[in-house]
Amino acid sequence: MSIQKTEKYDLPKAYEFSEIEQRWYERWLSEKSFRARTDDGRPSFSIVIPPPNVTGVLHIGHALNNTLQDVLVRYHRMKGDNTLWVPGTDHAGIATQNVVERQLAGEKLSRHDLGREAFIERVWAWKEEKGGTIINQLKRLGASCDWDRERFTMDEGLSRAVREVFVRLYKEGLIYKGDYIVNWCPRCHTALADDEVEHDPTEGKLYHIRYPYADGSGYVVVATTRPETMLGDTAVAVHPEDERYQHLKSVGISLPLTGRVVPVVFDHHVQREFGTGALKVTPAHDRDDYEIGLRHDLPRLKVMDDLGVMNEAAGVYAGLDRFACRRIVVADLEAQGLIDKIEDYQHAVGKCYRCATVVEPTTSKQWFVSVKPLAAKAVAAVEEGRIKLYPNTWYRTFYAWMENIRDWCISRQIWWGHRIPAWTCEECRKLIVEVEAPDVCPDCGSTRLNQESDVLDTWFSSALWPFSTLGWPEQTRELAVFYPTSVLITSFDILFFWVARMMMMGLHIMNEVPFHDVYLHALVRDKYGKKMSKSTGNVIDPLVMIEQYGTDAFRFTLTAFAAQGREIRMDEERIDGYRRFINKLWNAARFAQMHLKEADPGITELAAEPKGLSLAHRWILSRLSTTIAGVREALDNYNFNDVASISYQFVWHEFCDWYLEWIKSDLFSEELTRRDEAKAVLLTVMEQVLKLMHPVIPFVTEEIWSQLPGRRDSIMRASFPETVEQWTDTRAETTMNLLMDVISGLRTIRTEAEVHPSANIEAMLICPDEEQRRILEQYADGIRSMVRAASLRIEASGVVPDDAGHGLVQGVELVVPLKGMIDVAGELEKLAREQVKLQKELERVVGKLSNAQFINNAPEAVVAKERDKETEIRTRLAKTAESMERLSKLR
RNA sequence: GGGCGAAUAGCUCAGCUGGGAGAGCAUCGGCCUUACAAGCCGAGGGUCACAGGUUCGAUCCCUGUUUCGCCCACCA
Repeated sequence: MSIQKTEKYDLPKAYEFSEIEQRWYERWLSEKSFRARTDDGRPSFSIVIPPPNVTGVLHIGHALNNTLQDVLVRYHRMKGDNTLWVPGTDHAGIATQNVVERQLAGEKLSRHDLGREAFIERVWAWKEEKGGTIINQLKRLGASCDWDRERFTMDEGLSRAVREVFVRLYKEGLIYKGDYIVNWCPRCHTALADDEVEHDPTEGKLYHIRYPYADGSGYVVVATTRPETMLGDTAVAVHPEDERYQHLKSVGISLPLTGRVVPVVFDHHVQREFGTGALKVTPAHDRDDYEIGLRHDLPRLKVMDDLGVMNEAAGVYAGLDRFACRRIVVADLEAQGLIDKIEDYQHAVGKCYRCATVVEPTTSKQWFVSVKPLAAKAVAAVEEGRIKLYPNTWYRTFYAWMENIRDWCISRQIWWGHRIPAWTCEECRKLIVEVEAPDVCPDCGSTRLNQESDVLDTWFSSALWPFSTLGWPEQTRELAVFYPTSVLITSFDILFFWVARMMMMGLHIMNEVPFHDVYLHALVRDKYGKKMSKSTGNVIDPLVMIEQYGTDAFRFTLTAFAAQGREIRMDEERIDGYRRFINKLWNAARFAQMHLKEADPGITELAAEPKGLSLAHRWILSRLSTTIAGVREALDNYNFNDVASISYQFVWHEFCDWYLEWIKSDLFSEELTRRDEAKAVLLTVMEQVLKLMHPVIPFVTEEIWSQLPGRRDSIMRASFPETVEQWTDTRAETTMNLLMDVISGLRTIRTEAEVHPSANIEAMLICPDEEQRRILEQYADGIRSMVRAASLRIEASGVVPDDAGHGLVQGVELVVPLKGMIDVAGELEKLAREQVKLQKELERVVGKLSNAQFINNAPEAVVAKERDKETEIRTRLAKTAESMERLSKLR
């Protein structure tokens, strides 16, 4: 490869992405190209970003999520819609608090050393300093968010929205404070929602303990995995129809270690088959026991405090950590001979999704949202099609989940977050719930008011995101233009955490859906289908990929992988493959640029009405039109992978492989009109392709676009391609298909006979069909140059010489005389295989055609197709036999 | 236990409402042919998991089985 060649062109030989990406992104920013438009009369298109945690760093899931959003946003912006993409971050209560607490721990401090206010200041300081990481990383990805509208869930405006909603729901009776059993994380000091608890299968023990009857007449064996909770037992439960225990009706149980006497209750919840069929009941420390306790009016005895340490109610065990207590309780029971047996036991243990500490179910006062009435509105909106889910496999899951929904515990015992806007009057105990802090108690006038110390679940503010980011509760122009948003793009794992709650809040507060469509994309896994995790070491870091392969290649890969499935197996090799594609496009542009440099951009008008143009031009324009239609349809239906594959196929295998090769002779021609026509169509196709692909690969398309002839504004402001009716030309496509088949067929003959690629051949085409013959004659020069043929004879009939390479496409016989170059044995073998295949196929077709049922029931067109097939197979069989006969003579 | 999803070429995956199996990568052969060797031209490779059923016709619809994955609930 020579350096001299390169000098002829203005573009470097290989696409160098890093400088180009940086340069263009800065320019887009400085030109405010991402700014939302609110022109009257245009359709609007809006997306709110799923706000990443402010503590977050860009992982591959974000990369996928935001690439898909950017693809849609850029598409709609080019279509001329009023397009808005709102960026922002989530304050991520526990996660952020943990980060800062870790920082403090490094200074040997806890948050309690600082106190609440100082700690929160410290978190804000951290946010100002480090919180922007993921935003900058999104910029590397090319995200075209309207950055001037960046929001944070703890911003003043959004916090106001949170309080407004809280107060409204409270006053409507949809928020209440209640005693409830919650999942308590003793490390994070907070209650966790059910879906914040992860259940890992864990090896544990199942302890079978003897509970003596109060009258000393015997004992019943109960089984538990958490023996320390027995200190809080307030009953033993058995199934009402369990014959084994009918006699217990009048017997009390003397609880070991404490000597308390507890009753036996009869409850259908108890599984007779499990263990002994007797269940110890600890209403204060077990979800199911809590329910049993309610049904039988049992006392709730809390034996642990918020740190997981046994409290005074645990008597002599007070002050022990729950796990230490477990060991000692077991030892004590053993000493008294009350352990029946201890088994190894695998069970699911609930763990905190943030810190993996074993969760302790416990009772406490918490705030709740009554979600049933809200859920009903969401379900109705989905049922009525006001919100559509893509892929549609999610409907069932959605409905099932919404039916079983339980009240939402929204209070969290941490400091970082929206503090609950409720105050208790120290004098008269009145609970005051207001948007702004009250000065005095409205009932007694006392100024001794204490605000709730709990903050709200982070998802509470996220649920308001689609309207809080647009300025609610103010009635802003943004709300008027952009709410409801067009589509929400997110990962399916937060369908219920977040998506469903946005539906509820949007419908209830705004009286309108928050978005029309929900596109749920897959989870990205490694190439073996494993979850990516730091500990497994299989993480693919988007920023590393961007540096290695370029943002465009990376984005194209994510788009290509985004089929409507549930998982994506990311393989780095694919990224490299698409990097080559970007390079291919780049080189096609170099080639175009070499010819178009001096061209007047106005020449594209020649392509507007292609009737008079030569075949290849009409063909590529027709294919382009189909491609545009395909890409638009795919984009409109969120079939992102189709967007990628349709454009890939067109650019590489039609535009580059065939069109560019075919028009070289035109571009180098002495005839001015031939040259101009070629330039006109070449430029047209280049422009359309760049615009078509810009949403997916913004950088390379902008760079090439800027190099094309003429003074050019950013491609971002160019209009998205539309199909052009005049371009559709099925005749040109059929004709071109014939030529391509003939050319490929002749090339195959060359290759199989091992003719050197630079050697010329003589070729003959036997073509009985007059129309086809006319076409072949017309384009004989093109065929000759594409297959390196010194001569090309086209005949209506003829005899195939014995020592000729032979092929058959679309009824045309391809003949290449090859003296002594044919691998006779090899060819014969191949033909024999072919023959077997054809015969099998023929049998099938004939069988079908002789079936009266088929003839009568199948559509006309299908039957006709089968008939054609039969004729074709018979011809091919005959030609195969002829070829075999010919070759046999050469042996 | 309940629900959902997947099973198609060596690998990663497409295949819309049933009518002759596709792509990319990998493999094999040949080429520095004037945009691209990060390339070009060719080739091989699949009982569409298995068993039934519906149908003139099933990769596609139905039933069951197997394997894998996920979600929900957790029998203490």
